[in-house]
Amino acid sequence: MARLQKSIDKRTALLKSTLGLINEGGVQEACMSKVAKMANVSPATIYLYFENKQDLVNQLYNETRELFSKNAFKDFDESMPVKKSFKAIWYNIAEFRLKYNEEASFLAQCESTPIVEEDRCKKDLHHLKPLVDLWLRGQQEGIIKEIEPYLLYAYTIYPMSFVLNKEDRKVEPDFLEAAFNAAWDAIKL
Amino acid sequence: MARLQKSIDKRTALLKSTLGLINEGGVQEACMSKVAKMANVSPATIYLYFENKQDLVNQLYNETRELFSKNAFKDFDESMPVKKSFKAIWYNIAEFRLKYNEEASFLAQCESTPIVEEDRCKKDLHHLKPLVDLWLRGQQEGIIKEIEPYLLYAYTIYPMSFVLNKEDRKVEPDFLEAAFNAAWDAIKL
Amino acid sequence: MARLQKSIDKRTALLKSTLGLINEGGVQEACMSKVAKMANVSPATIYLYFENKQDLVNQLYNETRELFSKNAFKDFDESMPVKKSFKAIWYNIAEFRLKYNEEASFLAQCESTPIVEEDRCKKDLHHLKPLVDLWLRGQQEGIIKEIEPYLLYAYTIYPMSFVLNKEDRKVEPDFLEAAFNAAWDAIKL
Amino acid sequence: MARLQKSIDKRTALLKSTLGLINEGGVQEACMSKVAKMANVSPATIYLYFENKQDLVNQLYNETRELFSKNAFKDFDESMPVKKSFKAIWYNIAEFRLKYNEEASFLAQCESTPIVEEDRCKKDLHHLKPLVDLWLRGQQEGIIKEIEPYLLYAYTIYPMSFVLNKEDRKVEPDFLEAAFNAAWDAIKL
DNA sequence: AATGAATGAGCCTTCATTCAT
DNA sequence: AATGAATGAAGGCTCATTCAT
Repeated sequence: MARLQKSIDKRTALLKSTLGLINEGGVQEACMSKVAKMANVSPATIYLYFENKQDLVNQLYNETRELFSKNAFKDFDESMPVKKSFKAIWYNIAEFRLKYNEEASFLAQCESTPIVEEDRCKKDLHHLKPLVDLWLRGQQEGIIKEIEPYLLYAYTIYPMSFVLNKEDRKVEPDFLEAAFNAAWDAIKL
Repeated sequence: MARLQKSIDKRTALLKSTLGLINEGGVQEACMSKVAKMANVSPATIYLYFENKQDLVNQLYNETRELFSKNAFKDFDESMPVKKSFKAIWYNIAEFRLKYNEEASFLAQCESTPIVEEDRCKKDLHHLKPLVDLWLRGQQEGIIKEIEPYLLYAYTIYPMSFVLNKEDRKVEPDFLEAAFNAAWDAIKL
Repeated sequence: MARLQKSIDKRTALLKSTLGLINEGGVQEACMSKVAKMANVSPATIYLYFENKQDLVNQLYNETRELFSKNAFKDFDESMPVKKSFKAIWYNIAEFRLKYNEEASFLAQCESTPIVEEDRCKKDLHHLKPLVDLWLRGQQEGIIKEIEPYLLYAYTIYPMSFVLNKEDRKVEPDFLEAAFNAAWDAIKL
Repeated sequence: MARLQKSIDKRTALLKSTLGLINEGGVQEACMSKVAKMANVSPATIYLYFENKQDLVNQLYNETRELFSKNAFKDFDESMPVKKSFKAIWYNIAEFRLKYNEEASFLAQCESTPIVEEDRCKKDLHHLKPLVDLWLRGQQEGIIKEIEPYLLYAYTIYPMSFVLNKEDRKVEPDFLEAAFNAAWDAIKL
């Protein structure tokens, strides 16, 4: 039990170190020895948990994206009205960006940089399925513009990675509300 | 004259090579020897034109951003009405993203990755001064929402780097129009 | 009893794994973890039976050579005539090379490679004492050339490691006979 | 000119270092840093002349074998009688083994160890073509036993790698003659 | 101005070995 | 007796940079 826990902790520490280092200086700065040292572990130990560097980064990416999705659709309720539901998701994601600052900017970096080996296309919005479905419903109800999800995403969710990524910014409720309104106005009919 | 031209050509070839390699595989993939080989030049020659790798990347970034600005404000006319002027700029940028595909995705990569040493903050919109001024005028005229330029940018220009970055996508006029409308709706009063 | 047997089995399995791996790819390919995995054992377990890698290889060498000797002088009878006795030994060794293919090519590898720490000189023929004595008798009887055992070995036994080492070769009785005749002709008076 | 010579020298020094180290302790002992240091060169320099370690070893093997062949068939004259010609070749090879002690024992090591990537089978005697042809002629003339070249080689040339490989042995003409006689007796009709 | 050769530092990874259980 | 986890040291290799020409 204690044994297993210790292993899990080490794995987590390694992922965390990688996350931090990549955020600071890109993949090239996250060398195995630094990752190891930061996690208080020998370089060789990394290879007990990950096949190689690419695998380490890939797993970090996958788990981070899962964390993202989990947060995005927290308390998701299909029966709610479209706008309300959308607003909830939007705020969830905003909250994620603020709460998991490091994870969020790592994801942003992955989206525009070839650091992750992507099996499925990065931009197919697969990880946002419920949101895409919601938009579809909104379009059927005549509330949301008849444009492809791709665009809807680009004008509602994507801007957040820019707006909220700043470390120094203190985000006020007003600011968030303004941002949400812009998003909603961009896609509402 | 021919001498000088040859030098300029070499410098340009080096920048172009770097651009291509970084786009393909990130900074780490753009090693000096590859850059040199791709530009039909000896590795040592790079150091006649650039201080070191970082300088090479920095100059590439600066010049690419200048190219961006130049294109964004092509035929810019302060006397035009706000919306028309904004639309012109927006389409200019879209055109840039499509015409200079490589340059554009490089810029996108720079925006979310620490590959460029940034003296001035990346996100101060300094390179978009005329657009910011235009927005200000729009706000004074009561046409545009009273939110900070930062947000205006996030919901009008920034999404393009997502929407138009896809290599495979064939962009139809309809699509562009829909995208512009979303942008405008997001910020108009 | 069962306890002890299990231990012996493990030790044997480890030696066998080492043998196989070294034959396939040389000493460098026989790393402790592979040896362990192949023997269905933890790497740490190896060190219960052997001091270190060198010791493992040494013991493998010694035991293999003992196996060789045991086979070479199977049914050895001092009272038989020289040529008959020599022929018997020669065929014993040939049989060993064919039956214990792996062991034989491992021994061959040891003979020309510094993988074993040799206390006694590899080439002193110490493990072939009875054969050397037989040759001596043959020389006293005027049947065998008056040249040193070293040479006698080189032209009778040593060639077998070349001739019979081929995995794919199907050895016919004719072939064996021809080989033996060559050996005998080389040293007979 | 001096430039080119210096390059060739370095390459040669690297091959020589590799040869020495492999002879002393097998391939595993010939690590790139040792090879480099022994050749008074930086580890990175090796990669200017060789693709990787395997390539280094392969090239060493190929060139050494060429050296062997060149020496073996020095002053080769097809018109000479079979036995005389064979004797000349045999002595050439013996001379090679004595003169190029290191090269010879390296070749011996290669013959029984998987350190070289072999496209053609190691044992097809391709590098001894003239000798094989000579044997054929000898068989047609009824001088040499009707056995395959493989066996002829095993009982005439192969034993030398055992007999003459010893560093400490001082080889007397008598010894050489005895060895040659054994070889000839083994295969003559 | 231009270069090919050269390199030291450093990176990813492996391995023989040990230790806590 | 047995092990899986852990590791320091080392190995092969790459890269940004320099130097002699």
